[in-house]
This record gives sequence, structure tokens and C-alpha cells, in this order.
Amino acid sequence: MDAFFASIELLRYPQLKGLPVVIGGGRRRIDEALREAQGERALRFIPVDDFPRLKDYVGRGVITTATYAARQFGVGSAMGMMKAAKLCPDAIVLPVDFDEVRKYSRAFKEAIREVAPLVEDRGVDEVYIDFTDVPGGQRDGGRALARLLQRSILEKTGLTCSIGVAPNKLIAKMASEFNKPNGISIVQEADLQTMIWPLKCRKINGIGPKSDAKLAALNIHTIGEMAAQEIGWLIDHFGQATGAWMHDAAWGRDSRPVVTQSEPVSMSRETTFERDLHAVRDKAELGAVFTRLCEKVAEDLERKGYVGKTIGIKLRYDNFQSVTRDQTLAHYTADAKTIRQIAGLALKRVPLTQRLRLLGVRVGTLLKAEDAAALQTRSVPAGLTAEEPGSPSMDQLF
DNA sequence: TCTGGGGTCCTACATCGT
DNA sequence: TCTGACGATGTAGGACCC
Repeated sequence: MDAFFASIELLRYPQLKGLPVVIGGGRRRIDEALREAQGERALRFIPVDDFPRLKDYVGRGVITTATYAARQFGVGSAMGMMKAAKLCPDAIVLPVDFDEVRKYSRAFKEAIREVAPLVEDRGVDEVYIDFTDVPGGQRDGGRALARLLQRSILEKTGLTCSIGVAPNKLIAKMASEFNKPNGISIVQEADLQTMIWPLKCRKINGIGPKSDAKLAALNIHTIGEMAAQEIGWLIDHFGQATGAWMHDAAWGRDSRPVVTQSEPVSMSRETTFERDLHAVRDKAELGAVFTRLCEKVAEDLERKGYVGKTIGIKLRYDNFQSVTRDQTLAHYTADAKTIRQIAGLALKRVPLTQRLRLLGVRVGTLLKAEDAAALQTRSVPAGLTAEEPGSPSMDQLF
């Protein structure tokens, strides 16, 4: 298979070109700051000097993405806003406008599908493309088709796009990083030793901070050093599946197909509080947030046409430790009240003496609503529809 | 001064039925 | 009847991704 990996560059304010800009943080706080300064003026008309700066940012939140100018200061995705403010206090802060992002994401993917129909979704700004059977795809090693895609994306969205071309998804993804922004990189099998092996292990999609640290402790820092290890040695240290996968990855082997269709496994909603909340002292506030989260998950399920039967909660304490509790029902549901009730039971199985930073609700084991309707028997297990006498009401769960 | 939100996948372990 | 092996399933936690 021949694969492309394409990702778009999403910053769209021409007046900010070349400046350090970070996008992220709590959306509401930044929106408020912008409105205070600008009224309802559209972002693209705001003069550069009027944008809020990182040093003025107050509160929780992390950076979603940063311009290359901001990255020069060591600022990057997933970094806390407070830490970033120390590194680059004058960086401009922009809110994440998810509706806009989704709109451009759709246009980006449509533009690609018109040229190459086998596309795998990898989030809002990334896709894999199998171009094996696209007419003319092999011309100039794939470069001609990549250029065509870039042109088409630019025409339809105004966005630039970086593309990696390789024999499989693993290498295509790495290749796309070589020449950003708006670049094309081609990596062939024969380039493995010169182009891939010198890279840090962390560049492999699937090796995160934990695995990277463990590898470093074993004195393995580059992909080439990883490739030099016996597969058995990797399995001894990382387990059967991970060890074998690491060995394959280091040798540039990846047989995963481009998957054009997939079903969601779970849907969830979670929120981090402005301040840490206490289960007893902030009972009313927590209860209201909890109910709202359940309603939102139910709305999501309804809107997308799914039902689920594993209902779970997640919470994060003030020390950042997280716990989850799941409960599986005998039947599928998308009903907010049922979700609230079962999630409430799950919540009761968790110690609530410590302050809470985050609360989340999840519904898993999903099925298309129409498939579930065909399956569903009319009988509902006792105890799930009516409360038993003496059992706590939903308002008493905290 | 810490560390978002929405996901997927993997592993380990407990439990249960055969 | 007891015991062990084994697969299926549920649960909890964690790594990782965008």
C-alpha cells in the first residue's frame, strides 16, 4: 500500500502571521477578555495590539496548539497556560472556536475525497489516504498527487497542508513532520536508515512520554537504537504486544490498512471546575453539574443516533489522581434520567472526602439506536426503572 | 503555577460458567 | 463432588492521540 498522511495548518488570521500565538485555555475566559476589549468585532479585524497576551491570562487551561513562532520559545500543545506565560509572556492568546474548526475540517476532508476517496479520519486536522489505486498517484513518487491535494485544499479552505508520502501509515505520519508548514516529504523503504533511524523514539506515533522515558532509562534514545535491539529483549521489557510492535515500528513495518469507516465505542462529557469542589460543601453545585453532564451525553447519543449500556463516571481529585467506575446495564439506553441514576450509583462507590477538580460521565458499549431497537426486549430489569422504597433519591446522591 | 476535553486501545484482574 | 483449565465478560487504570 502507498499512504499519504496529510494534516492542515489551522491558524487563519492574516494579521498574526509570523507572530507567537497560542490557541487554547478555557474558552469562556478568553472569549470574555476579547469581548471586553472588542465588543462583537470579528477576530480577523482586530488590530494585533488589541489581542490578549499570555501574561494577562488568569486561570486554568492548556494550550491546544501554537504557531511556529511561539514554539521557538518552548511553548507547545498540552502545556499549562501558566507555564507557557513564563516562557513567552507576550504571545497572543486565541480562543478555540470549535464550530469554525469543524467547518474547515469538513471542507478539508471533502477536498481530499474528491481526489482520493480512501480516506481515514484521524481527528479534525489529520487524515491518512490510501492512494494506491488513484490514477496518476505514482507519478514522481507521489509528489504530483500530493501537490494536487495541496492546491485543492488551499482553493477550498484557504488553508495550507503538510503531506507525508510513504509505503505505510506509520512512516507517512513521520514523513509529514519533516517539512512543515505546507510541505511534502517522501520517504521510501530504502530511506529507513538515513531518514528514520536518527529520529528520537518519541517521533513514533504510539510512543508517548512514559514509553520514551522507559526507553531512555534503558539507554535507547533513537529509533535506530530501538531497531538494533532483539525483539525478545523488547518483549521482556515492554510485554508481548508492545515489544513486538516496537520492533516492527523501528524497522518501518506497518500493515494497518487505511480504515475508511468506523463506529464510535463511547461518548462522554467531562468538565474541570474553575475551583476544586467539595462533595459535601459544594453539593448543590456538583449535583447540578453532574446532572448537566448526563443530559449532554444523552443529547449527544440522541443526536448521533446511538444507545449504550455501560455507564461510567470519572473524577479527578485535587491531587490530579483520577478514578473511574463503570456499571453495565442489561439493556441499552440513551435516556438522561437513566444515565443520571446509574452514574449516581457509580459515584457512590468512590470516596468523596477529597476535593474534586474534574467530573465526567461516559456511556460505552454503543450500538446504533435502530439496531438496538431490533434487539431490545420489552422487559426492563427490576430496580432500574423505579426506585426501591427507601433508596436515596437522585438529589441525595452527594 | 501545574497539567482541557473527547476519544481509542491495551493490560491486569476478578468473576462466572462450562 | 471436587478441582483445575479456559474463555467470556465486566471493571479499573493507564498510555496515548488530536
